[in-house]
Amino acid sequence: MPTIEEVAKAAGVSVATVSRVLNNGQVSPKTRILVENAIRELNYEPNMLGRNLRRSESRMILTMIPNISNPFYSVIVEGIEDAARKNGYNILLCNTEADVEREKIYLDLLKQKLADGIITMEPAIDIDVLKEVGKRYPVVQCCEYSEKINIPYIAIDNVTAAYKATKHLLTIGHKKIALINSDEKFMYARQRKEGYIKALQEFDIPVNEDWIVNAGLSFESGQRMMKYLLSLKDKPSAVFAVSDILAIGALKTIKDEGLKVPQDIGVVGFDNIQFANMMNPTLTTIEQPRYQMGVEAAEMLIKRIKDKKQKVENVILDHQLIIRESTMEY
Amino acid sequence: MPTIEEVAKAAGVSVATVSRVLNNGQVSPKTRILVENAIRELNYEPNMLGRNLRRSESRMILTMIPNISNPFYSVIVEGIEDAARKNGYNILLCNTEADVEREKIYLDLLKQKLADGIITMEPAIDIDVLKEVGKRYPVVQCCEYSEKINIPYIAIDNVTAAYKATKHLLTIGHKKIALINSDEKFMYARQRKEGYIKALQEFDIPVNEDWIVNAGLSFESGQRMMKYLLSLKDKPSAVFAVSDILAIGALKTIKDEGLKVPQDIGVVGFDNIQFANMMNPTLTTIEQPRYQMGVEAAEMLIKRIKDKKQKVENVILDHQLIIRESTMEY
DNA sequence: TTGAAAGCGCTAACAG
DNA sequence: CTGTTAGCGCTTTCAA
Repeated sequence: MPTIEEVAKAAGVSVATVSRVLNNGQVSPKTRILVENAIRELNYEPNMLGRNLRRSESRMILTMIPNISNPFYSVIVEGIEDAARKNGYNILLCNTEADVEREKIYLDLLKQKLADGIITMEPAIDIDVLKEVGKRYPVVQCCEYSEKINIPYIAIDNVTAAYKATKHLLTIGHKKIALINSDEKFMYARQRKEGYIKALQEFDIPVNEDWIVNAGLSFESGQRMMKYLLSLKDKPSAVFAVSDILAIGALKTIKDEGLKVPQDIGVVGFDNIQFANMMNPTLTTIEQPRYQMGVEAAEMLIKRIKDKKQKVENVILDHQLIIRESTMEY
Repeated sequence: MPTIEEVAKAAGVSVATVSRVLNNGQVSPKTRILVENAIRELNYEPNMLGRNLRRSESRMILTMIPNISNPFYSVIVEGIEDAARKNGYNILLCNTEADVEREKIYLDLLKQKLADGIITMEPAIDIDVLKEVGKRYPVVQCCEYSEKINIPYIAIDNVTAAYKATKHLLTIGHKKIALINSDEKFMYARQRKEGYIKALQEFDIPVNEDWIVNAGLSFESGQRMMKYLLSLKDKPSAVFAVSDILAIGALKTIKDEGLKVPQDIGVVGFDNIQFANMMNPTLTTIEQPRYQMGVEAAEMLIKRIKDKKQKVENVILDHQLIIRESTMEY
């Protein structure tokens, strides 16, 4: 691999001039052509290791994904990657498995200068630690966020989204609606519960605590919670699950117990993952603009990397209720 | 951020000694403690930009994933990441979307020294180009591969796997078995077709070309192909699809047309993605040891990075037929 | 418009 | 066992 010096020699100029050509600096047209020819002939590509050290940047964005196998996140990552790449950044993939220790190791990459900033999706780490990291390095929260730590976020209005989902069930006649929520340590879980309650209240339906359950994030959790709900004496006639995966678990249990969706039980999910539309019946859900969220997160982070003193401005993107077979009027 | 020099000063030693401590070189216990204390007090972390330039390595593995939203790949990537991280490498995520231009940009990262090697999953690029890349840089093929280019690969025995899947259908009594294959430009597609034919021949069943269709890789392709198969005068009684996503598409069409699985039509997929077990009915499929494939690919690549003259040795991992509801005896 | 030269932070050869 | 020093490839003053 040729270095900048060899290019300079071949073109009969100094390395400074080659560098200027590389970075669109002030160079006379004639010299520029000379240098460009040399670059082409030697098939030269700048060594980023040298550039990065000199500039003291890595042009890497650390993307902390709780679980890369969760199809909810993959589309966000696509958006992040496309936006990053467009701005000359690469993505460092960090699958956290919601493990605090792993996250800590990843955060060290910032100190080691291997990443210029981070996008978090669902930090497992202590919120105060994250706050400290946010003071020293560019950080953006994507989807799940905390408002108290002065780190900008991209999200949707979870309260309204959950409100719409629940209201949809109410509108088609359901009065007994269960909520399969995830852990309420998550902001989004608290917000979605709030929206759910808001809708019930609007329809003068009392909240039945038996019908509000907290699950993990897995398919199996969804199954388990649904099994519990169906074991109740007073069974719900519909379920709103805060993720499609949970809803798909619920769907499976309902069918396994010989009941029919939507005739016996209506089901609404959340996220609109690809599989929501592959199920039988297809799943009514809330569409989150995941690709766009990724794009905005990356762009916001890059802005912050370039100008550390950027003011924190959060972004709330639109969501959408998508009605499918699992809540066809009954 | 303190540099190695500041640590040296604080510890009262030279930078070389600090470097030795950092890299487990020869240092007297006393000095080592001195240095370690200084490191701790200053909260020092080595700047990898400096180290990487000096060593002329990036400790990054470029992972070219055709489609990050395809759950088949995500588990492989988990394996790659874990194994890489264990060896001090990070993963550069590159979503190719099966786009040749994107792949080319990613390959440039090697020249730019931003990655030390590549793992390809399903290269869209011209095989000769890949061969050239393989001559100059460490490359490992994972899953889909070409044998002619002298680049090592990790894969399963696709012929035998497809043979087993088909034989299973034959064993439970099916005689009219369709094959929903993907594009035969892929080695694995040709191999799986071979296994399918081999099983039929073993049971003295003639191959019916009408029942062999080539689809894309999407759910929609699966639906479309199944629709075609059901439109035939002489319909198959079972389908072997070369991916779970295709099989899930087929499942959906079959149900939409009012038929039942497995009673009317048996379905076998391939890959054992998480969702195969969430469907209704659950999907019989071939399990590929995806995590392990990722681990082996990463380890093999790292070996090649460390010793460029490593001899090419391919790895074939075990697969397994997993029988579920979609082929319960009928 | 161009070149000379310093230096980013680190490692490793060499000398002691 | 430890220190001195060159230099990885690049960018960026500064001076011409």
